[in-house]
Amino acid sequence: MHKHPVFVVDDHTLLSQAIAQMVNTFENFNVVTTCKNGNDLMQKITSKEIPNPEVILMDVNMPIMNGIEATEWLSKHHPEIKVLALSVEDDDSSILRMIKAGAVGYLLKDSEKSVLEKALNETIKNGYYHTKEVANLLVRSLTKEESSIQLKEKEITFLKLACTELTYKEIADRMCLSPKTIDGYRDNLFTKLDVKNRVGLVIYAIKNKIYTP
Amino acid sequence: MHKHPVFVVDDHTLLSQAIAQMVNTFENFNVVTTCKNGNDLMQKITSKEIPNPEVILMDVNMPIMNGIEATEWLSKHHPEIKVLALSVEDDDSSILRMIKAGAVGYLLKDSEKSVLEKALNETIKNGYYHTKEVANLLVRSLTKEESSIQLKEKEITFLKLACTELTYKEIADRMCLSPKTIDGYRDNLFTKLDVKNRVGLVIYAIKNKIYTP
DNA sequence: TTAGAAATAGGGGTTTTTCCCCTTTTAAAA
DNA sequence: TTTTAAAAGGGGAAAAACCCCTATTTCTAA
Repeated sequence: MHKHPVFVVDDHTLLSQAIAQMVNTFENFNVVTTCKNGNDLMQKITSKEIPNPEVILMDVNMPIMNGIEATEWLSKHHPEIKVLALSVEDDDSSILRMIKAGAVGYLLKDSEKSVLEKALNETIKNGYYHTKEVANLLVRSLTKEESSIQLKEKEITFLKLACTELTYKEIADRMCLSPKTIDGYRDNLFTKLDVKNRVGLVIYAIKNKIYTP
Repeated sequence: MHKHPVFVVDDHTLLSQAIAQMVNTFENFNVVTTCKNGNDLMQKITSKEIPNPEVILMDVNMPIMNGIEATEWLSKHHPEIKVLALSVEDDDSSILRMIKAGAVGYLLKDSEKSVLEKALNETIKNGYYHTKEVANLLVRSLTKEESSIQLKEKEITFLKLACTELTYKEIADRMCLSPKTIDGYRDNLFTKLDVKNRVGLVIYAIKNKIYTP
């Protein structure tokens, strides 16, 4: 019987190997290879040395090229490959971003083995796998916030620098802008992000992975 | 041939199941059970319904009762059980704390399958498994800093509040102290932690897991 | 036992940074 | 051509940072 080819993408070698071994015990699936990050995956897909997978089990958080970027690339260049997100994160923004990037399902790492098998089978059969939890989340996100806050490139640069011990004056120097312009960015972000002071900016940046300590 | 009984402790069910399955393919080992956290482990050990393991593969970060607490408990009540820490964290403090708690080895989740097998075998044979990396780290921690900065209870309370949008005046209120005393704490921490301003305090607190955003 | 650290608590005051409300200029977009 | 946006800036108030100072208490070592 034909086994559906699967890739496992996770920066933690031991985990990707273990997951791969587990998937190989499933009747209908066969792990062709594991990848350490998005870049690694891109290379393996483009090199054509190994057959492309039907499904990719993709970790969200990876160094170099994360799951979201990798999924975006796949949606663009290989829309026929289904991406199943596999993550420890159950926070709304991670799930939303993966779904937006084109993932056909979202699976938490504290699921049962049987759930993984079911998710893989449903992805092959229906083209997607969605739990009630993710469905509920999507409804919530659409009704409550519409679209999450969109930051401009310079605002992100500023936000990253605001997470250091530099004074605003020094940040202005770094960004080659007048301190008064920085004043504007700051005040603008205060209202936009609904925070009161610089500590608020720092916490926001870290929560939203704009800055990683 | 006798197989050494192993427990796998990790809050991510899928990962602990996958790791367990992998360990079961090793010649000399047999996973008796998996646990979702330290509490779960404690119950299984004390209930005596299943034979105690020789080795426990222990995740560091878990809700309810983390790997460090669980290892401390084991060192106290079942020193004959060897704990191998298995973590994504490669930061110094996590490793140090696990070793101090009584772990006989530290393994990163991005190791190879063969490394895990080797670590398990060496733990049985020698009673420990230490890589050069961990050894180097321990030497560094002893020579460089002696003991990492020791914060007092009140300093920690202050530091946590400094990570919020509260002003120092409000922090003083919360701690039932004069703003001037808070001034003292702040200035003291500036020199102690070698930071220049409040952002420095926030970043320090987050890096050292005193505050979690 | 007593002098002297060391930790805790606080006072007063100066300088710098931060914050908030404004306006103007310039450039791009509709 | 009007509208929008980014960039730059003025004035002023509040907050934070940094300075030097004193008075307890507690512990410790001469």
